[in-house]
Amino acid sequence: MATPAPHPHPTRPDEAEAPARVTCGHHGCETICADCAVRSLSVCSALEPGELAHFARLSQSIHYPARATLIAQDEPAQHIYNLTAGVVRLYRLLADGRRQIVGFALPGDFLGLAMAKTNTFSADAVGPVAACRFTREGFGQYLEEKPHLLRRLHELATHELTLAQDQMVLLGRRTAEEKVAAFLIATRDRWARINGAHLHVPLPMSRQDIGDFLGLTVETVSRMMTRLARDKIIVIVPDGVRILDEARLEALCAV
Amino acid sequence: MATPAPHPHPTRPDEAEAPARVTCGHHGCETICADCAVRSLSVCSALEPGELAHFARLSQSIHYPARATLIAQDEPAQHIYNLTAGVVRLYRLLADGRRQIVGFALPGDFLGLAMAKTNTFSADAVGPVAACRFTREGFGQYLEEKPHLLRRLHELATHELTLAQDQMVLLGRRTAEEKVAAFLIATRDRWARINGAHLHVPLPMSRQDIGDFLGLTVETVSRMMTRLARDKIIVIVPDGVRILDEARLEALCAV
DNA sequence: CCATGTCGTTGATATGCATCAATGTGGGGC
DNA sequence: GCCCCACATTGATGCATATCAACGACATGG
Repeated sequence: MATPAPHPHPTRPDEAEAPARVTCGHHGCETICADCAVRSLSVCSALEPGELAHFARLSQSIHYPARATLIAQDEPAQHIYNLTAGVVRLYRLLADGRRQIVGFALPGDFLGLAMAKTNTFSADAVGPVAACRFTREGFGQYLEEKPHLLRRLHELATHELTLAQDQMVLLGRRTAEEKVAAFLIATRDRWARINGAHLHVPLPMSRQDIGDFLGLTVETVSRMMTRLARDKIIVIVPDGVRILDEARLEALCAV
Repeated sequence: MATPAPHPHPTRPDEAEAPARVTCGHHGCETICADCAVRSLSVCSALEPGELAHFARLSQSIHYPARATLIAQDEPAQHIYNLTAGVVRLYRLLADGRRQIVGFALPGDFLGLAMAKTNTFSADAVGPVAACRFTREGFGQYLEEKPHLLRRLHELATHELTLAQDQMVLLGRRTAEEKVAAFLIATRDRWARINGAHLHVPLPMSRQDIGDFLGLTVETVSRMMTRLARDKIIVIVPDGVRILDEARLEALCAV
């Protein structure tokens, strides 16, 4: 291996971080939570309506353009995020530029579960993204007084841990075709929680991103996708795939 | 791939679970925590001496022989464990027998962080093992009244999550040699927290286990070990390795 | 004491995926 | 409307690791 770096380390976050558009400041936006589409899926579901107002006042609703950096590995963790729209890729880089994407965050997902002082991964926007942003201290202080919020956070963390174990099985013990099939099924299921069940699976991330998530090269991802399409299991459509034969796709996952 | 099953699914846990030797029941063993070698490393470090007595009364000190099953995947989670001696392998099996070890638990490690009703992995003893065992309800009830214990649990869970991400990078983006080198360094560091720093790295698990952890075959693990030994970076000793050249071994990890 | 089984190592060969290279394709800017 | 560039696809080839096979070391039990 020792690939010629396809993923150069990004510039320092203060430069790389695109100008974020803040649509709503610390005050006067509490009501926005009331019609938040992902509230029931996110941390916020642990809070009473009364608490939610106070909680919302701790956050900023903020928008990022595609490719913006939300979190930079090894930098001090200043903010934590509750994603409300768009997709974020979480990844680690090796010194020589090899990249492993450790997860894709979808609307409702929480970034910064660890509440650690230093980020253990980088995160940037796949497309335009909206989020509720908290300062780490602000959130941390609120957390002190709300054990049920901590419980919810722990619930999310252990769920992440289970997903991480799934991913270890995938990376260590599955073939390329199984990896791609499992990725499509898992992605379908994650979107289903947000948008309801559909045969159309949105894939806003690039083939390179998918490869770096599955431990494959772009070419192999592409080949496996075309193979699935040739076998009439999926159709490749703009920005995603449509599943034609759920049963066969699930069978390929080799659970 | 589609390997002929090297890891047949184990028999039902009630059969497979070896007769556990309970050295101390629910009462009269509180003082044992006082001289527990791993207390400072484990969950228990979150508890005051006064609390510890009550906490200890919830647990049994229990011993398992090699190969005993502590946790069976997809079965109801009855117990959680605080490992005090020995090594436990945590793993998932695919239907065709492929196995991925998702972690090795060392003394001081906690099994059952998720507090979930159903186990998401299996766990069995690599060699003889000792643990403090709690019922899930008992521990869960105690947890209700002790937010700082929950905080500690969350801390451990997010630490596990970071380790899981490390492992994803390893499985997805490292070569066989880098995998083995990184495994040896990581294992050395984990033992160092328990026993202090040594150049001798105990490896009680088999080559097969190491392979199933690193996403490699036994043969490849063996070959990489001999290569490291040939290059005078390590010496293979009974039940482990001795590191001769820490600098070169660390360099091979390709952080 | 030897028979037996498990584990680790080593060698020969096969293969799945990476690598290298070329071509197609769609979107954004001017 | 057209150029440009990033992205996706496809094909040819190579290599890292899996697979298949054999053997030695060691422990266990009759």
